[in-house]
Amino acid sequence: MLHVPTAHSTSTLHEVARAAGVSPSTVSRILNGTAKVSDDKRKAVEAAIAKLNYKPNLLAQGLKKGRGMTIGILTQDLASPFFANALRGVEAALAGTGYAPLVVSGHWQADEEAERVELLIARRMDGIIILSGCLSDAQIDEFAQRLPIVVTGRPVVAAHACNIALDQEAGARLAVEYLLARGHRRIAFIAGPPDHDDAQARLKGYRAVLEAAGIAYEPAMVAQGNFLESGGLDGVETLLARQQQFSALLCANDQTAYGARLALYRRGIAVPDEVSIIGFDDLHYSSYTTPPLTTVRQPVYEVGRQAAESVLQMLAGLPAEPRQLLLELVERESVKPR
Amino acid sequence: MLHVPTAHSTSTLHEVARAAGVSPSTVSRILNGTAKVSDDKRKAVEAAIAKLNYKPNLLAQGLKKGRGMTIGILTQDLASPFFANALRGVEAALAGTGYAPLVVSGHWQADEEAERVELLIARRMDGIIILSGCLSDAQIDEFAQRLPIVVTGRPVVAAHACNIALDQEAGARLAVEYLLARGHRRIAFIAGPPDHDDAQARLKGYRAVLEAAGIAYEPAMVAQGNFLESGGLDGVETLLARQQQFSALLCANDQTAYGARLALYRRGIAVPDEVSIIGFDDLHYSSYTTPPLTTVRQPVYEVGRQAAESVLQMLAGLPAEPRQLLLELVERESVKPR
DNA sequence: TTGAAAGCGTTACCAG
DNA sequence: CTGGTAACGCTTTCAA
Repeated sequence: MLHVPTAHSTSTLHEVARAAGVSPSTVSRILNGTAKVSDDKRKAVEAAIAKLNYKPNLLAQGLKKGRGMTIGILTQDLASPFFANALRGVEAALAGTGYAPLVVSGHWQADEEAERVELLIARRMDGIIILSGCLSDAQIDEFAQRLPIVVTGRPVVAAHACNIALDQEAGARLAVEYLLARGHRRIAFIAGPPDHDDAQARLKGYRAVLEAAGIAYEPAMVAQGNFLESGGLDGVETLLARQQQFSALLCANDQTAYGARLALYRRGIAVPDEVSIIGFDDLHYSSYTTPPLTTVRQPVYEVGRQAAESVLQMLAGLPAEPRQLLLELVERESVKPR
Repeated sequence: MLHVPTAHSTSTLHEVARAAGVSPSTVSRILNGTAKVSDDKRKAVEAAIAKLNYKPNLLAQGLKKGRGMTIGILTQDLASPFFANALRGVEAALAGTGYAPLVVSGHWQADEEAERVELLIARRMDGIIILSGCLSDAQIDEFAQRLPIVVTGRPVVAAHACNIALDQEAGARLAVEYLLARGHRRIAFIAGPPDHDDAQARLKGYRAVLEAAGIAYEPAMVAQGNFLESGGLDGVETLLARQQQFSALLCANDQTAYGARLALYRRGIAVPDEVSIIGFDDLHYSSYTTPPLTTVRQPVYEVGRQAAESVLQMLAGLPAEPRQLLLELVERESVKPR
């Protein structure tokens, strides 16, 4: 069956008014509860609305009222489970407030991100939430002068933007300390992309704890990853090729850990009996790897929720305070004391 | 540092016109390339635009032009990797067309879905893509009378809606045939939610192939799952508690397979040596499970892409033909011949 | 080539 | 309580 192009109809408030024999103003009043309207007129209008299947045009409403009750969200990857959780948090916080979330994605590219934000502004979002990304502080500050903006996952120094930050370095420290406490001394690390702030912070945390414990930092013990499974896979191979001995392996994120775990599996190296693994993020799937992955949990859902609350607050004219959320280690079964 | 509520400015086309000493019409013409404008005026306008940092108000534009260059997408779960892929497909197809995707989610609840679609309509989407969901055919047909609609992942019988379907039953057949061909005779199944069409279709396919091969269908060999990991976990326990012998296990989806695989791991049952597993969906992670999961791939990205292309086509006034995409088996390492 | 004016669908401010 | 009217920011005739 072919789809037949259909004539798609749309009724307006005017038509409703005419059908009900009242003025447009009256219809608007009934719709918004702005003023008292006599019962018979209300009935007539309601009947007309039902008959014409009338729905207010939110575009016109937004134009008139100056705000469209929409919060724009810039994510980096619609398919990333990490951002997806933040989105859910935003969605949850927005539910019931009358504000609808509008999601666009920037794919970790400053120019695309800027373009998307411009798009959101052009659509007259009431506020914007930026989930991480590569925009410079200056760019963000410039946007923030135009409308309320909340940035998450990075420490932004923009006078007008609010932000919800996560202490990545502290997270990495947690992981290494956990390993140290369990007797591991040779701890390898598969890092994230060198140009990614979070990746750098995690590497820094790893190194700091090691040195504080009197263990020399060995560059040969860190392999370059890319935050993807492929990086974990290659990372393990690199480490092995370098003949490094390690009883534990810290991965820059969970996806890296999945790849690393697979590489170890292929090599016949038992986890956690021969090497322990710790990931970073706590993606949903990490509870179901074999063995379930011990990892550093990022409260992403919470970040999304609080970001949304902050915009809402700014929208209400209240000052919103930047916050920093804590990461925590979730203990599962991929680490064994040695 | 506290966020100081900021006065957020917005300049209009009128102001640009005034600053440049021309009429609003002229500015509009320059912006849209609608007509020839003398060079000096153009320069003046461009300067004014830059100085005022003017951005056109898409709300007003949409109101005037009757279309907002936006495609609404109803997904079921922003955090589901399955839908995320479809979203990426839509995004890809829309890139560069001038249409922007607006995503909302319905959480598998008919009433919420309907509400969200109404929201999209109220915002005057040019077209809507519905990714699966629980809306009745009648509801969809009603929406489709109001604007171009494409539904994916289900066979919709609505006169005005176009749809991109997937043959779930055939997918399940593929999997069972594959197992049969490798010598498996005792094939257990962890089913999806009984009220879910796809789940039913897969169960039907499983049963059909078994019977065609002369193997009696045994209800005791199918456990009730829920499309989530927890269902896979419980499913294996149920099967084991029933003292069922099976050399292969088909799971209604990959998430179920992850749970099942973990249950087997806990029980010390080797995969694929003692039992083979096949999943359904081919989520990203399935390449990284240990062992990597053999599964039935659903071309979700492609579904998203084609859905977007279909709306675009309908928007252009062309008829869009419903399509049915094929599932395919992707062979990895979780099945072993016996 | 340019400007004036009408109008997209709403809301809000007036009178009455 | 109700209707007329202006305005939101933009595009698009229609004249000039």
